[in-house]
Amino acid sequence: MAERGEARLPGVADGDASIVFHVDMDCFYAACERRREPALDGKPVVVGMGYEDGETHGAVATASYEARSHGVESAQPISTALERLPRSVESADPDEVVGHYRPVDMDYYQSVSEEVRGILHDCADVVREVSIDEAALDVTERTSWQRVDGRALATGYARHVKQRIQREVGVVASVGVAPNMSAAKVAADHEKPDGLVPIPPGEVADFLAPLDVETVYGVGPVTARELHDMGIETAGDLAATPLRKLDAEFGERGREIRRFARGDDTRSVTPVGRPKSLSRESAFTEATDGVEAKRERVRRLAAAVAERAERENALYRTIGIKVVTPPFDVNTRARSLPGPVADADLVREVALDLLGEFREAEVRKVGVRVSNLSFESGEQASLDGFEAQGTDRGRADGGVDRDPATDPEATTGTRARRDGQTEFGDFVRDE
DNA sequence: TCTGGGGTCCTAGGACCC
DNA sequence: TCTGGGGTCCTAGGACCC
Repeated sequence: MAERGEARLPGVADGDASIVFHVDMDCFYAACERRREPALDGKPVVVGMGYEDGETHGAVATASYEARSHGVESAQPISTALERLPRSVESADPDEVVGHYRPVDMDYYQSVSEEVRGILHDCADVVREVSIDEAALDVTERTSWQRVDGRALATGYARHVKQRIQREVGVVASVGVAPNMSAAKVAADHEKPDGLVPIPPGEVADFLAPLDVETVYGVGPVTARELHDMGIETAGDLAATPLRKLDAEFGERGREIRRFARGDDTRSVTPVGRPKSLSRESAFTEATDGVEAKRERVRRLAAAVAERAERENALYRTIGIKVVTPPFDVNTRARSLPGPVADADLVREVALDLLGEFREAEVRKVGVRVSNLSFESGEQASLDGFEAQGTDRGRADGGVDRDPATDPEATTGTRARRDGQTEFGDFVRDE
């Protein structure tokens, strides 16, 4: 370690700038399918769900570049994909270009991801796993911005990481190298697939300047449109926009995207912690107002969420639902409990109760979510111990056994119990 | 883009507390 | 009772990311 410190040559230009790699696996799901089925190499591969056995809805999760050249895109309805790229088995003409459609197999992709993860942790001191196919690495202590023959050592180190992933796991990654996370992310996206793009410190703003403003991390479709309306087209435009102008429109977020556009991002690479919420959602084939259809779907999702929470050893204190009504209005409702629980029946009953408000509504999609999570390493015994502290009976009565359709008092009851719990019961009367 | 599923963070208002 | 000010928790919605 001491050697590394010396190797970084304090005093050399840029020597104190951080070095962040953003590693982004190319078409990851498709790459995984190819890994276990090499015959798919070079062919159009589409990974998605919903195209099998009578299912008509669903979306493309990942399309290989060959498939993309036929107009297949991720998040596209599977029906559109099938129109543009017929499925291999359905094609009579052997010369016709056909797509190879595979169902999503998350367990397998997860296992491949873990192999990659092993390499990343091997190569970096801090790894932030952004998703199953992306990660940010802080390699400041492992390499240097110093140039040899005009090339930063960090770039060579990134190439090493890339090659290890390809050789040892058999999937291809694009890597961005930059002094901070947001710039490294942009760099990784800049030359996909199989890219390796370094942006040395001091050059970030110039690199970003000509790029479309939506390239800037944190600028989504909504903000991009507003920026365009203000005449801001590129990252350079955004970087040069007076703060006041952005402040009025976007507040603190405006300041942040402006900093990113300037290459100014002081966030440090930190590992992701425990999840903050767990949810499951599901869309109806077409919007429905069927009461039982909605309730049945919510029951299913509630069970799935509760099971997942149990698997992850998570307790939750808040249970909520999401109801999407046409055209695409997202409604959320949630109720907090006096204390953390792990109780599938309670998730179901609270979710159904919250759903009551949307009894009449036309609904295209519903979701169930638990949040306010806590993770107890303790056994069931400690849970029992908690409940023995005096809230269990009241909660069970209010939440589980009542007719869910007629229990508007549940929230009030919860609050009252919380007050009781805090021992301020007589305070209330003090006035 | 007629819109699948799983997340995070931020904001804003209301209730309640001191 | 109309009035101050600070703080927390909760719910709901919005934007963004993968």
